Amino acid sequence: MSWFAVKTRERNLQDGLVHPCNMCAVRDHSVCASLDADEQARVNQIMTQIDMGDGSTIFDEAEPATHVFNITSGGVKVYKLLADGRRAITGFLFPGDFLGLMHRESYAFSAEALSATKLCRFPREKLERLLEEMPKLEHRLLGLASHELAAAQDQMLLLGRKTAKERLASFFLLLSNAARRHGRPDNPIELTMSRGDIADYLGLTIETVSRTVTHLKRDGIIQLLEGNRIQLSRPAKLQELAGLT
Amino acid sequence: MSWFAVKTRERNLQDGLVHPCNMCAVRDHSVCASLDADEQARVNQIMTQIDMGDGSTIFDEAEPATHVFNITSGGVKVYKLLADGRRAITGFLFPGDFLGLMHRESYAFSAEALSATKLCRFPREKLERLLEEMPKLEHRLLGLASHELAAAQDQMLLLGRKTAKERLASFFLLLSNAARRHGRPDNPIELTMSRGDIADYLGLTIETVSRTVTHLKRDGIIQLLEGNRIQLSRPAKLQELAGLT
DNA sequence: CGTAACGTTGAAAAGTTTCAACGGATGTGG
DNA sequence: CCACATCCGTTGAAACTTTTCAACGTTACG
Repeated sequence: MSWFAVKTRERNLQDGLVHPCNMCAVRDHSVCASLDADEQARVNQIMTQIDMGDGSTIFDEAEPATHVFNITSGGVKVYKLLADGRRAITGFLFPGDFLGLMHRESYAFSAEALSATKLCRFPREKLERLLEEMPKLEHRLLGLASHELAAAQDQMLLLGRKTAKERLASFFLLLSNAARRHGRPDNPIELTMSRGDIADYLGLTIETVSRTVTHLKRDGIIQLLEGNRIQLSRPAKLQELAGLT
Repeated sequence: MSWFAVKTRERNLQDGLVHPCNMCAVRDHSVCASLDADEQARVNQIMTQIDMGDGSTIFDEAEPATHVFNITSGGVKVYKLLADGRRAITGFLFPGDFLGLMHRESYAFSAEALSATKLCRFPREKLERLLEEMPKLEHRLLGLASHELAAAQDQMLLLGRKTAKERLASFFLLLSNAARRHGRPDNPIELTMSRGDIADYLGLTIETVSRTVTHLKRDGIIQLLEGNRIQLSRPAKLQELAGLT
C-alpha cells in the first residue's frame, strides 16, 4: 500500500467515510477490504466498535457464539483450557486479524486482550445473513480461514516435533514476519505478551522459555533490549534453527 | 440418513445420476451436498475420480497446488516434515473430508493414502471459478474450514499440554467419534494407521505409544482385539483422561 | 521357511519440568 | 520518601516423563 493510499484512508477515516476495519488492510486481511462502498456501508450498519482494557476477556470457550470480531488495534490471545487449568494458547492475533469461527453455535476457545485493544464487533447471525448476499465477503473469510489453517499446521509441527530452542527461534521469526506484514519494523521485535503466554503458546514452562532465551542470548543469536524488545542478531541462524530450511 | 435414502443413492449412483462425492454425505461434509442437480452436474464436469494405492503420495508440500480433493473411500494422512526428517501428522482424513486448502498457490503439507483410497479430484483453478458463481459451495467450504480449524486447536491443546496417556485417550475417542459420524460402529474402533503414524500424530515416539497402550490395557480401560481393533472398555475413564470434563 | 517390517519391552540417557530461591520492577500506604 | 508487598522473570538442583538405544517377538509376505 502506497503512502498516498494510507494518507487518503486516514483522512477518510477522520471524516467518517471509511469503515474503521479498513485500517487493518495493511495485512490485506481485514473483513471489509475489496467491498464496494454500498457493501461497506451495510457491513458498517451491523458493526459496533468496542474497546477492551489490558487483560480483559472478550469471550470464553463454550459461550454462545453471538459475535465475531475484527481487530483494529492492540492484540489478542486465543486459548483453550484443560479441566485442571493447564492452558494452551492457540494463537496471538493482531490488527487486521479476524476473531471467531463462522458456522458454530458456541466459541471453541477463549479470547483475551493482550493490551488495550480496539475491536469491530459483528453480530454473527446478522453477518451470516449478510454473507448470503455478499459472496465476496464469504470468499474473503474462506481465504482467512485457509491462512489460519496453514498457520495451525505449522504450529502442530512445532508443538509435536521441535525442541525448546527451535520453538523459540520459530516464535521470534513468526513475530518478526507478522511485524513486517503490518508495516512495522521487523528486526528489533517487541514482545507484547508475558513469558507465561509465550510458554503456553509454545507448549513449554515459563522456566524453560526463560532458560532458552538466555541460551540464545549467550550464543549471540539474539539480544535483549529494554522495553521487552528483542534484536535478532543472526536471523539466518534463527531460520536454520526453526527448521524452515 | 435413512436406509431408504442410502439405497436410493446407491441406485442413482449405479445409474450415474448422482455425483459420487455424495457418497460422502454421511458426514454431511461432502463438497457437493446441498447443491441442486444443475449445480452438481457442473461440479461433475470438472471432477475426475482417482484411485490411490496403500501408501501412495497424493501430493507433496510446496508443490504447486493444482488440485483439491474430496475423499470417497479409504483414508488419508496429512503431514509436514522438518529438514532432518522429523514428521508431524497434522490430521487423518476419511470419506467426506475435503483435502487441500483454497486460495493458496502451493500445498502447505503433504498427503498420503493410508490404505486403498478413492478420491474426487478438482482442478483448483476451475473450482475457484465455479465458486464465484456458486456461493453455496463456498459457504460449505467455509463451514468445513471452520470445523478443521476447531479440530486443529484441539490438537494444539493436546500437543502442547497433554501427557502421553491423555493423548492416547483423546486419540481413541477422536477415532470413535469419527466412526460414529460416518455411521460405523464406534466402540470397537479400528486403527487403520500404523504405530508410527499415531506417534507422529500425537507428538510422541513409537515406543511411548506402545508402552502407553499397554498401560491403558493393564488398567482395563481398553482391550486389544485382533485386526488392529480396540475395545473401549471404560469410555467414561477415557473421557476423563482426555480432559474434556 | 526366511526375511523384512512392525510392534513390544527393558535400561540408560536426555530434555524438560518441578520445586525453590533470588533479583528487579512496580505500586501502595504509612 | 521509604518500607513493604506483589508480580514477573531468572537461575539452580532434583525429579520426572519421554526419548534413545538395544534386543526380542510377531506378523505379513515372497
